[in-house]
Amino acid sequence: MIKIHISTKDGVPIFQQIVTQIKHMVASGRLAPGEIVPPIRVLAEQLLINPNTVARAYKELESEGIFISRQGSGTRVAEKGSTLDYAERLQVLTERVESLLVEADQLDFTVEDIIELIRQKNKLFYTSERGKNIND
Amino acid sequence: MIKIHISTKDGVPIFQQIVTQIKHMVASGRLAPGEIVPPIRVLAEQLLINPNTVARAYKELESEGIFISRQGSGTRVAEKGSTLDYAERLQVLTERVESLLVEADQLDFTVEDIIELIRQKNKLFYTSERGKNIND
DNA sequence: TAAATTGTATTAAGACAATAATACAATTGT
DNA sequence: ACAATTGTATTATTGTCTTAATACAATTTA
Repeated sequence: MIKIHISTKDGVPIFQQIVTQIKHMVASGRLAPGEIVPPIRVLAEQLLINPNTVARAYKELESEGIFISRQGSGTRVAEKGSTLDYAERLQVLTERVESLLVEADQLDFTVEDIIELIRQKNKLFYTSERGKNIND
Repeated sequence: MIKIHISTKDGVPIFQQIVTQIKHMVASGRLAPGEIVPPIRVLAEQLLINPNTVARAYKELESEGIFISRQGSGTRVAEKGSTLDYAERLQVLTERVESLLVEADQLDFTVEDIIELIRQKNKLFYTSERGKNIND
């Protein structure tokens, strides 16, 4: 069962949260190419949201080449998978890093504080949590 | 000059982004109690957004007791503004870092990639701090 | 005192998100 | 063949966010 966490607190549109989290699962291999994903109505029921909202997310994912949908048959992860090239992936990461730097500065932490924290977390990440579900 | 980073990509309402980042600056002491903050119209011009949007953020912050606004006089950080202690600030930063690590992993970047990127951005960050405003 | 500054308030419009209720099309399973 | 499943599409409604354009009130400044 696909685990998607919907947050209604941060103002991010629900369909966008679904798209982003599905992308991550595909990128990390948690959703393999060819693998079938839950029907729109099923996922909607699971997430307690309207089927139209899930449909919108699936439609977006298909338009990006990540999903392949067929009426009656269902929706699967495309064989080609995520089509992000290096520059695009770097762009995403860069934006995340910029946001982190601003926020850390606002919280009065230095860059070295951040880096130390990253190394700490990374140690834990690789020694105990690698391969497990870390989306919570 | 207050540094606020507005993202128009992730769907988070602009007024909410302002509220969150101001809160962090107050929590860390980067915005001190009694300190005056930019007039609504000035911040709006700086962020290239509508004054009403800034007004909404300020209104929200005042309703939470973080700001104190007076017509004609301006808006200041409340004397007994909510301040997070070190553990709480670290907790916020830790969550951000964890999110970044997960996302970077999904995007197939290593920790060293992240750190290198941080050092790059940090260099730009401080050089632009001295000179003029380089807003992405 | 008069002008400028600053916060407050209102109304309107457009765009978007989400829900709701259907209907239809293609495929699958019996 | 038939029913169930599944994706697709449409229309309507409600609510929120943002911009826009004003107007007004309180304070500061010249």
